[in-house]
Amino acid sequence: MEATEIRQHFPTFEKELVDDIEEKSEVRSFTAGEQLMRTGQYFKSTMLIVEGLVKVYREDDQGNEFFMYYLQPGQACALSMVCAVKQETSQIMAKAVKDTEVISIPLAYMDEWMGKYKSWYHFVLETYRSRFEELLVTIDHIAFQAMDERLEFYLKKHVQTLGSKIIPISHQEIADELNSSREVISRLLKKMEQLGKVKLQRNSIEVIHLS
Amino acid sequence: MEATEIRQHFPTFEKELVDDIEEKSEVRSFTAGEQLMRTGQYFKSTMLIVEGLVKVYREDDQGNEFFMYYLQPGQACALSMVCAVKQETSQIMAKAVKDTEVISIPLAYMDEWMGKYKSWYHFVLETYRSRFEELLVTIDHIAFQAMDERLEFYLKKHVQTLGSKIIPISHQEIADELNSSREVISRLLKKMEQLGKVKLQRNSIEVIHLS
DNA sequence: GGAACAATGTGACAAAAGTCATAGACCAGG
DNA sequence: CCTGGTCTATGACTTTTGTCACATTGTTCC
Repeated sequence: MEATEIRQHFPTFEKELVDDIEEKSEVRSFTAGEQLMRTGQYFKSTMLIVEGLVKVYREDDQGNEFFMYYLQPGQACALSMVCAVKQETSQIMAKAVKDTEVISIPLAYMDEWMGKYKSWYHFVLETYRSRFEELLVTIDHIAFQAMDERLEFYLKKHVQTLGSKIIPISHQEIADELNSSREVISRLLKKMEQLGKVKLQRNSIEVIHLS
Repeated sequence: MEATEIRQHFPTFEKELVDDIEEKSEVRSFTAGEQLMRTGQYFKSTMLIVEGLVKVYREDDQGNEFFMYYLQPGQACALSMVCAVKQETSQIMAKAVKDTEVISIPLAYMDEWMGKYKSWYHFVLETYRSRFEELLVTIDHIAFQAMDERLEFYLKKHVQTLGSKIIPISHQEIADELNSSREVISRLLKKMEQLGKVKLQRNSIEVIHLS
């Protein structure tokens, strides 16, 4: 990985850290749809997203999957960090939405750099903090909000993250990720269309205006 | 705080760290019912629980509160750590259930020790990890389980944490913490009583046998 | 074009949870 | 031992969500 590219996505990193990353890390690529991480897997490295987009899910024993948050360039997977240190597994699944490039950093360096580079230390803690906050927001939504509000939030988030008003997704997929059923989502979307909030096409939803 | 007491609750801490804590930290006491942390508050220190029991809630804008997890002696508040570093606030509320004693560690040392003491570094990361996992379990429950299962889990957790089969709590309080309504909780509890799972008294629930 | 399949639309119904109204049970303080 | 307040019980009803059945509409591929 070239230093300039690293610096571009991780501008807070000091020069020596960037050099260290350049030297000791490994770049890995995933094509859209591929899994970066599977339930029950052990981590030997932590991953920083350089390019692309990753969707992180929670999976329960019965195979229900539940959308938690996106990872974008400049971000890292908090769980891979946290599990790496303790050599534990986690019920997390991550999937590349677009073709994705990550920097894979061996566990040993991740530890070493915590003491060596202030910017790395802050990056790691900030990663924990922000993912923690995301989870809290997620909890708020499931706990306090009705399906229609959650659906609107879901669409909003996707528009934001994809940088496009058109979300290429089926009703069934949304239902799975919100842990609901296709019919319910279809009904709510139809209602939203009648209110002029979205425009429905086959396999995609165009967001017009959300409150 | 005496070194022996610190070592008792935090056995992994190395000697020098315990000495540092003894010297630089401050003990704070809270009586049952008192708040350790309020929504929107800034942290200037992080807190390790030495004695007692603390309940941690999530609060949303409208004042709904939602029970997340307990903190027991030997544990620390992940959020106070994470927010301390970035000097940010969080929508978290913590309340002492029993009379509680905490070690309050100024932000500056918390940072310094991360590089200095391996045991502190691991303690902090382990705190993040375990709280993160707790949140994931919480999400599983809200997302995938019906009220009756969540109620059983709630009771089970309380029995475990309180170390007593008798939980001193009203139906209304449970309803608030599970974000439901009193009638629903009363009905479910009644059903559980008929199944011989619990015994209901005024202001307390005796757990007989949970699946 | 037509078969096969995936995605969506829709009505009818069931189940779970929330709301409302009301009543009884229990408790503490005067 | 009354009284006001809190806690619990319960029936009736509404709303939301989930489920089932089936129709319709696109899409793909021969």
